[in-house]
Amino acid sequence: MDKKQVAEILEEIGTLLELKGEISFKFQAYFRAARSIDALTDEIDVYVKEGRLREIPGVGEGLAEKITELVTTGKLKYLEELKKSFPESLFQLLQIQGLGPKKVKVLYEKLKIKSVADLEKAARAGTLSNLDGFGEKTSENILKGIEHLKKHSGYSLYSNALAEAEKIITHLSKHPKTIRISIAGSLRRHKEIIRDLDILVSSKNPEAIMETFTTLDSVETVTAKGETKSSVLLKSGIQVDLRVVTDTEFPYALHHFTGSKEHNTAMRARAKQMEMKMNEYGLFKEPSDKLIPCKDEEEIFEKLDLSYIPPELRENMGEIEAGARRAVPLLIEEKDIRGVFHTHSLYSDGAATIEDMAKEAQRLGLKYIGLSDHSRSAAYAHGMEPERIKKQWKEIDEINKRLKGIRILKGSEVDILGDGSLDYDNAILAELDFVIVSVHSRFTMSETEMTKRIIKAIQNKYTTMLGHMTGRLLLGREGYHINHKEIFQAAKDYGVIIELNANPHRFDVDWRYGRDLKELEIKVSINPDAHKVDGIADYRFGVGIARKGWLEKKDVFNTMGLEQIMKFL
DNA sequence: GCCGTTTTCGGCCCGACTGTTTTCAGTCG
Repeated sequence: MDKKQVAEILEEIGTLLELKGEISFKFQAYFRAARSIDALTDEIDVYVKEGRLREIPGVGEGLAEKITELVTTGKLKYLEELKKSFPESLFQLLQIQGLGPKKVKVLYEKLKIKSVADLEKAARAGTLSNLDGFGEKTSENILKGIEHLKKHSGYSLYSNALAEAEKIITHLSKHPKTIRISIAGSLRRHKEIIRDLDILVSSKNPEAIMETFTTLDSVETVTAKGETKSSVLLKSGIQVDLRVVTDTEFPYALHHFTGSKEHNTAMRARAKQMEMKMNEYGLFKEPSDKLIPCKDEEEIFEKLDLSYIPPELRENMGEIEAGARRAVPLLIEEKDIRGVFHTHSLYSDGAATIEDMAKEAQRLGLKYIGLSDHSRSAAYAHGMEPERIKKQWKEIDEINKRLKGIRILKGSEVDILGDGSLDYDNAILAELDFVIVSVHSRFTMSETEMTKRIIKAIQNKYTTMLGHMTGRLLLGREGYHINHKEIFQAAKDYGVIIELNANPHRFDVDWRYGRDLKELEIKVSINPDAHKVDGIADYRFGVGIARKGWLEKKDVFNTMGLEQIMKFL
């Protein structure tokens, strides 16, 4: 049983306890432990074997015992008992907007409602309003919630969420009553997938802003509208929350609504320790309740005796401790990127000519672009036979002569075949400036086999970097099973770079491994995996993910200038 | 159920909005 499964089970227990009506501190302890376990980089069985479970924040005597039972036997008596009181199908009901544990409990106990289907039937029949605390409006909202649940998965890719947010920001920033405006929430923290959008505005006239916001063309329904907060569902299915505060409150509110929830909780606890109180309206001295003036987020951190913590790091994964030690890394920035690798052209499955791709890279201020069309086995992507790649080299030479200020590097995204060998022979590989090796087939191998396969490819002396390490497609498919530790060790031993694929569908390698890579001094290359001209700029998303993974300029391969890159290659 | 440079017991972050109520519980972030 891996840490993800353990975390899910703890969360399940927490939810069951919540349904049961246990005090919040008890079930929240389960949620907290679940989050810390999910955030571990080592596997959970290591902690069990070495008896180190209690080192995990939020895991005490009781949970350590339960986790040990879970990991060693694969089962947990306590959970089996709990499950007897509530059927698992109730969890679906909790997905419905406006339904929490208390209401779900009533629905189950009074009306024997066990599933979304049961609930829909009851709501339509009008039987819900007989229950205490359920009125006409509640039934209506439940039906709306079910409708929404059916239509939308609930998550969006980062890039799509950003595009929606920017449209709203553009609109609201033109509003004469807007003073300051910012994206907040998980989008500002650059999470890889986004559930809803948070936007913060400061204004002297909140009502006017709310009115404009709730009547935007892109709004499907308004789910809440108050003096300081409104929520809407966009036609695209994304939920947007808007908060409006005074301009004095803006920095505190920005910090608050950027989150994460876990980061905020830890920050408030710190404030409390320092005899201060923190909420979205300010930082206050206790017990006088006097506001501690801060003009921006930087000052808030300062007052709490912390270095500035960039939004991407605010996951309560060690950033506050780092802030206290003045050890927050100076994160990589967009301007540090000097060139990109992993781009495709018409020679394989790309949609643009080599020259157009190069010109776009140049327009973005880059100094080099590494072209890497697919190798021959990649029939799905018009992989190139050796004759065709030789033709491509000629074209690259010719364009390089003509274009000034940008250099096209000759590379390939070479398939890692089933047995770990590469899809071109050494004669071709030796001629290339760089070689990205990637898995594009036989995804369902066992972890052991897949790890062995990838390590064999890493050991090839022509391999420069490993492409999209897990092959995951966000909101699409799970990655293949690998042992990342063994792969990282091999990458270190053989001097191979690990790609951070910046395509918003991938963001692979996961940012959670950033600090492992950094510790091992493995270089990361932020690669757009561009298949068309406007895909090249995706490297910017990758920079956000790299920042989230605590990476600095020195950790990233393509922050090097052309000369250094060529020397390395 | 966890945790401790105020505590080994008694705390545990805090506020907005809705709907169903007459003063607040539930939900959400």
